[in-house]
Amino acid sequence: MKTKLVSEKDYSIQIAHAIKESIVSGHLPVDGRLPSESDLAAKFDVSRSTVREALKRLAAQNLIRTQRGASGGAFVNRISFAQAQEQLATTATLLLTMNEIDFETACESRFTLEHACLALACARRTDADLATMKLELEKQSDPLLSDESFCASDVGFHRALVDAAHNPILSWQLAASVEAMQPLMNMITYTGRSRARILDLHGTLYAAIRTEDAEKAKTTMDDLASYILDLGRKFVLGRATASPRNSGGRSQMT
Amino acid sequence: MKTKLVSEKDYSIQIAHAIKESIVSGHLPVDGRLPSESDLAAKFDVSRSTVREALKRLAAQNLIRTQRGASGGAFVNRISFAQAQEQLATTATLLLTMNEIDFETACESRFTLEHACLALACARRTDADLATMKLELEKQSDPLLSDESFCASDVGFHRALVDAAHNPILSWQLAASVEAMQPLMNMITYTGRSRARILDLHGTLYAAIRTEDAEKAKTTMDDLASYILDLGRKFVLGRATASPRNSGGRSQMT
DNA sequence: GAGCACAAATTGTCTGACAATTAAAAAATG
DNA sequence: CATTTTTTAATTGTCAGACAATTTGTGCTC
Repeated sequence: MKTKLVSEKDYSIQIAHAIKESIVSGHLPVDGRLPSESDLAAKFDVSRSTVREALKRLAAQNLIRTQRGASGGAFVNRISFAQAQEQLATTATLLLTMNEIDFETACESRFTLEHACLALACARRTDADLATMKLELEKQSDPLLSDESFCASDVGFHRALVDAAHNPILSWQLAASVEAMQPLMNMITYTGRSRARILDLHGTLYAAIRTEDAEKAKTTMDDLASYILDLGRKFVLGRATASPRNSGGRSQMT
Repeated sequence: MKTKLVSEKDYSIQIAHAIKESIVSGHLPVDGRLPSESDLAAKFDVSRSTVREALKRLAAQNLIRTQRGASGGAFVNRISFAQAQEQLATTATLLLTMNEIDFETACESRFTLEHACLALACARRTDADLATMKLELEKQSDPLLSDESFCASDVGFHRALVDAAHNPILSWQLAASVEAMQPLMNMITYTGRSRARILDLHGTLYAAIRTEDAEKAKTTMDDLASYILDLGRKFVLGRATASPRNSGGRSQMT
C-alpha cells in the first residue's frame, strides 16, 4: 500500500517523520528491521535517493543503524546512554556558544543540578564511588598538572560525584551539562592558589559524602559554586556584553 | 583543495562529521553559508548524492537549514531553545521507553531536578510567573477535565514553576524532563481523590513560591514526589519486572 | 519608478547503473 | 555424511547525469 505524502514539504522530511513516529510510538520494536530502501521507495512512491536521505536523517539521530549485505538493512536502534549523552552534550555546547548564554547562567544551572544530587549521593555512594573520587583528588593535587588536565580531572571528580547518586537519568543529564561547560572552564587559568582552594573544597566534599553528611556537602557545593563563579568573572567569560555578536555577514567555508 | 577521506567508513558520515566540527568549533559562523552541494562534492571528491546525504544528517540535528533558489544553499543554524528542547525530549523519551528505566528512577530524577529549582524560583518569581501557575491551578480544579487534559495542565504548572527560576538552561533541561515523562504520567488514571490531593499540593507550592518560602516549597515538593511515586506504583509502571522485553524477534514494518 | 519576462544559481527529485558487503544456498571435497 | 569452498542473491553505498522547482537578480518595457 502506498502512503500518501503532501507535496508542500520535502519528501525526505515527511518520510523521516513518518518512520520516526513508528519508532518513538513503539510500533516498530527495537532491533526490528525496516523494509529495504527499494521497498520503502515503492511504498512512498518516491525514488530510492529520497528514501536514503530520509534514512540518513534518522541515522543522524541514532534512531536506526544500517547494515550492508544480504539480510542487511536498517534496524531500529536501542539508544544507549553514551549516545544520548553525546547528543545532549553537543546540543548543550551549541546552546552555550550560539545563544549568548553567559558564564553565570551556565554555572548556576550546573551547580544547581549538581547540588540536587548530593542528598542522593550521600545516601547511596558505594566504596567504588568514593575510590573514583579519591583518585581524581590525588590527580588534582599534582602541581605539575596542566590546566587542561586539571580541568579534565575536575570533570572526572564531578562525574563520579553525580554517578554516586546511582540514577542513570540524573547521571546522563548532569554529565552532559558538566561536559558542555568544559570549554568554558578551560578558558580559566588556574593559579596555584585557586587550585589549592578548589582542591580543598573537593576534599571537603569528598569527606562529607564519605560520612554521609548531606548538609555539609551542600554548603560546600555552594561555596565551590560561588568560588568558580568569581573565578569566571575575572576572565572574559561575560560574553553577553563583552564580545560582539557573530551573526550576520555571510562568510564562506574555505 | 580537496579534502581527503578514508575509505573505511561511509563518506557521508565523514563529511557530516567534518562540517559538524567546523560548526561546533565556531569556525563557521552562525548564518554562515556552506559551499553549494556541487562545490562540496568537488571539494571532497565525491558525488553530489553523497554530499546531500551528509547534509541531511546535519539538518536532522538542526545544525543547518537549507534554502532553494539563487543565493540559496545550506546555512549554519542558530539552534533555538525550542529545537533543543524537542531534541532532548525525544532522546529522553527513547531512553525511558527503550532502556527499561523504571518509573521510580524517572520520577526521582525529575523531582530531584525540580526540587533544585525551588530556591531560585522563590527568589526570582515574577507576577507573570505566579499568574501562569494560578491559571493552571484553576484549570486543574475543574472536575470535568479529562485525565489527559489534567496531565497537560500538570505539565504546564511545573513548567511555569521551573521557568520562574529564570535560568534558560535549567528551563530547557527540566521542561524536556517533564515532557518526556508525560506518556508515563498519562498512564495513571486520576481519581477524584488523587486529583484533590495533587491540587492541594500544587496550591501549597504556589503559595510557598508566592511568599518566597523556599523551605515550605521544598517539603511540599517532596510530598508531591512521594505521592506521585505511590500513585505510579499502583499501576503497571514497574515495567522493569512486569512486562517482557520487546527486543529480539525481527518484525517487519507494515 | 513599476511591472514583467528571462536568465542564472541552487536545492529537490528521478533514473539507472555499478561497487562493496554480507548471508544464505549450492557445489565440491574428503 | 560432514566440511569447506564457491556461487548467488539481497542490500546498502556511491556515482553520473538529467530535469523540476524555487528564488534572486537583470534588463526591458511602459
